[in-house]
Amino acid sequence: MSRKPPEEFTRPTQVTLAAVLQVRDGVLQVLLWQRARDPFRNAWALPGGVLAADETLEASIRRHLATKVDLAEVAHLEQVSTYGDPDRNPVEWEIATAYLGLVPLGVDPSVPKDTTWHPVDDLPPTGFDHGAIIHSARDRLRGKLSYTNIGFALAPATFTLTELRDVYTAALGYDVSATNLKRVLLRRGAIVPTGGRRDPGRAGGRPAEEFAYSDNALEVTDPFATLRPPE
Amino acid sequence: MSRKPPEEFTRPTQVTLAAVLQVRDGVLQVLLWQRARDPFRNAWALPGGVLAADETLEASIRRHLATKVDLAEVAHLEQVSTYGDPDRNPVEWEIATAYLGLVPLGVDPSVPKDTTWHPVDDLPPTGFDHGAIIHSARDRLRGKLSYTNIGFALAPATFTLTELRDVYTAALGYDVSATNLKRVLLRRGAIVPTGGRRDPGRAGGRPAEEFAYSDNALEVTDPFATLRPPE
DNA sequence: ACAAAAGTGTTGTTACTACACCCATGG
DNA sequence: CCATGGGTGTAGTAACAACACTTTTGT
Repeated sequence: MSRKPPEEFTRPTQVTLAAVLQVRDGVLQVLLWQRARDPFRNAWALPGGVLAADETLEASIRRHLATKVDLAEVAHLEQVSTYGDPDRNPVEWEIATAYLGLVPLGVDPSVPKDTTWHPVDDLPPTGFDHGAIIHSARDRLRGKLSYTNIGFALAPATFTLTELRDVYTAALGYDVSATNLKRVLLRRGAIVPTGGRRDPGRAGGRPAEEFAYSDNALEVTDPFATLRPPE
Repeated sequence: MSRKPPEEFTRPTQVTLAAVLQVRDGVLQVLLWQRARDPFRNAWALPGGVLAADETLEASIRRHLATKVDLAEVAHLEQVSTYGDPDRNPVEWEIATAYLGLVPLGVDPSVPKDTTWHPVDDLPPTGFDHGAIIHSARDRLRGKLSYTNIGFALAPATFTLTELRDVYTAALGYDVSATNLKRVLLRRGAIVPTGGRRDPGRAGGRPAEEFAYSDNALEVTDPFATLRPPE
């Protein structure tokens, strides 16, 4: 059915990939599938695939993810970078545009058997340049946690501040104070109290206030940290 | 010599483009060339071209720029985004990876006759999605001026603070105070005094101190504006 | 002496961190 | 009534903007 194209028409294969990140078990993890074939047989790789002729890059990665993870669960998706080193794929000239995807805490999308979550800071052997892609996606997330409302895509729909603090701690990789996190996000208007409360556990304790992100699309909440325009 | 490939082998053309920005006449400008052929005949477009089989994306855009502008003058080059909308090129399926390039104040690279500089905030009619690409490159630059030393790529090798202030003002599009700019950049260690002075003009005035950027590669000088790690 | 250009001193503000203290609940 | 977990109050600090003031030159 398919023949090899003559050499004079050689062009790179264009693929889209996604580093889908989620906080699980208190750790930031990435969704990977284990390759069954060479190259990189048995190594782990990012989900994605070849771009179709009539789709945008974002539509492509959404389509490929839909075959692995329930699309509705990806709360945020953004392009990170494009990798085009001619040696990045040893068997074929391939250009990959990588996306960062985020899944909220607590949802557990059904994934195929060869696909599982792995801690971003303790990856198994990865194929191609996917290890570097994962780390740059993680870095993009970490940066945006500081100056945008991107937490909405990692947190559940409603949450207590302790829960949100744990999400930030896992994603950033260092301790965050719930007290100060609350004040920062409230001042910026990124989160709002829902009015609800959460019952304490059986050990007792004051019931926690319930919060939600005020917006479920990416917004820059802390613009112009410095050199800001005169008013 | 060249035949059309059979439909079953159709793949997008991969091109690289660059929005090369420079402060000229006190205004941030971008290097564009005027198309002589359809599509978008007579419209202005970003320099760039098709990716070759054995080169990286960055090597590709450097090669294409070298045919238009003296390569050594590009003080900084970074990938911004990849554009893959199937309709972005009306005659061919084409994917473009866009770079931001910066040229220091004062150099005047020799460019072909069909290529000239245009104010970023007052563009002529542009082809494809190049207008959007230019604006996102400009926004990337504006953001990084606040939290990195990226000014090194817009400023001349040595400069007075008034000169640097003018560069920042042109790039950011709003007034910047030389007094405070100096303190911000000195505190961060981004600039250092060279020890030299500049003679005042014929109108008199105190001679200006001469400064230089301490590093000519991109560095994040103001990390973790907020939510910073505990020490 | 005076205008021009550059640099310094000083004050006020904002946004944050750290930490002590207070509140509400279950047992 | 006390342990537990959540929330508030408050002081200290760093980074910055605004602006008055001083310094150094040419005419």
